Amino acid sequence: MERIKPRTLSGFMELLPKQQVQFERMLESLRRTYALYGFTPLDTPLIEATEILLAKGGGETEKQIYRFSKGEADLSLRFDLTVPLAKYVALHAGELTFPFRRFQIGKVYRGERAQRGRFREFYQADIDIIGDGKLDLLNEAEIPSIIYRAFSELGLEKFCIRVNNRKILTGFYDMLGLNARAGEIMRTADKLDKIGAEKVEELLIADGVPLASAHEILGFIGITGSNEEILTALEKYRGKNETFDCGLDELHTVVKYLTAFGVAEDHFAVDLTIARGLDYYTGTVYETTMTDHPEIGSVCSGGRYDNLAEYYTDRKLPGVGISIGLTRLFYVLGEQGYLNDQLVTAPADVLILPMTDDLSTAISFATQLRQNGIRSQIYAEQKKFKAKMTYADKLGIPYVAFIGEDEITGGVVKIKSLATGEQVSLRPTDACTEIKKGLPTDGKPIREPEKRIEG
RNA sequence: GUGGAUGUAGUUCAGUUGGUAGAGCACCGGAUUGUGGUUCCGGUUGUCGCGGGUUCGAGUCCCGUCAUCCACCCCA
Repeated sequence: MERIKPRTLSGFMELLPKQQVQFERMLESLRRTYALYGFTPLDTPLIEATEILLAKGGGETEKQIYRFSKGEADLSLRFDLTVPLAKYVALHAGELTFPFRRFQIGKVYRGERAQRGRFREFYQADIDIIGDGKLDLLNEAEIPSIIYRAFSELGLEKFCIRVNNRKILTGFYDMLGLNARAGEIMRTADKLDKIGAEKVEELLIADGVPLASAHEILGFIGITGSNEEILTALEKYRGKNETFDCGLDELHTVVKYLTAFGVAEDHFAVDLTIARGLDYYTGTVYETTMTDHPEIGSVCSGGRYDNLAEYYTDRKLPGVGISIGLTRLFYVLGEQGYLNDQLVTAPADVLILPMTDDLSTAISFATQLRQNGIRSQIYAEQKKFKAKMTYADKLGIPYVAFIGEDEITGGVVKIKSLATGEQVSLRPTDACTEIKKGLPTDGKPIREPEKRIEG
């Protein structure tokens, strides 16, 4: 028979059991954190009608979306979780209670070239708060504080949530009379860290920005320092543009509230260069990077939008949200060696090895263990003893229970701890108690504790 | 979409100016049929990505093709 060579498509992540367990732990941690802030879970279809997903039309989305037809239907895989949310909210606006706080964790698809830290299928973990007509500025500070909490709960320390305000940028470019080209200029300005000030200036001038304006722009994006220092420096532009002034006030407030929410000063930074990929945002914008791996790019970004569902409804639904690129984050953590196999718990706590043909006693014991919340499995395969022990050893199962003729006759089970090699004969009930005592408690961090950096 | 690299065992890779394939790890068996990790002994891994060309002879050189990786674009 001609065999087909098994393969996994480029840009699609497929994990082995140990890593998958770590990934699942991340998902659980995020769900817990999100729920803690009053967000309700949401799931939407992976496939939507193309007209829904491309409502906004044009650009990168159209080039990268996975699109196909089934009969007459023109269908596409979702590109992000925000557009499906917009559709959902527009469709169910009458039945939802606002402000609507939802979280959603799911896979999204982008048909672009895969590379380091960039996938074609990846998980996003989104939270959004949608208001009906209005939405208070407080939410713009709360969202990044949730990210701070979520990352901290994951055991991460070396990250920075960078904050900016779109109104400051548009206001500023308006002052220079460059608002028509603001998007393009912002993308160039965003490369400051990567290519340096001189290159940015060259690019701006090559794009036809007047020399004087280019200088102004470099002076503006070159504003650095502590959050207070940046805010103070921005004050000198006040009074020239209404939008700018509004954005500056908002940024002041967001920074103030972020501190009140308990976000450590060194984990968020006002950064006037961030703007890319955020074209539908209208106010506060966020972008989170891993301090040790800035080249991988953003692992979490989002911001404030004034009208989420404008393509689907007349109802004005402002919102603020953020999306964690979970797959990328997991990839970065793996590269940094933060995912320690030692911390992965085995799929079971006890492996039961029946030594007799009749498995009844083993089955009863397994049931008893499970009723006591002890994860167990029976290994009944006709294999050599060595192979059975090796199985437990490879999976990291901490206890093996032997049930042979002697044990059945004596009404006991023989429990062996693989870590110490000790073994004792106990009555099944006592065995449950002893095993429970020896098991580690839940809630281990994803990261090795000793690798934590003092914050 | 643009540019640059790389495809050899399950995996990571070696393979000399061209002479019909090798190592570590993994896997399987044994030392050890009711006791794993360590050790020792033995064993199997293959369309050398695919197609064509040059040559007496190609894993090696040439052309094409596909795939993967890296960078750009863009993005989580």
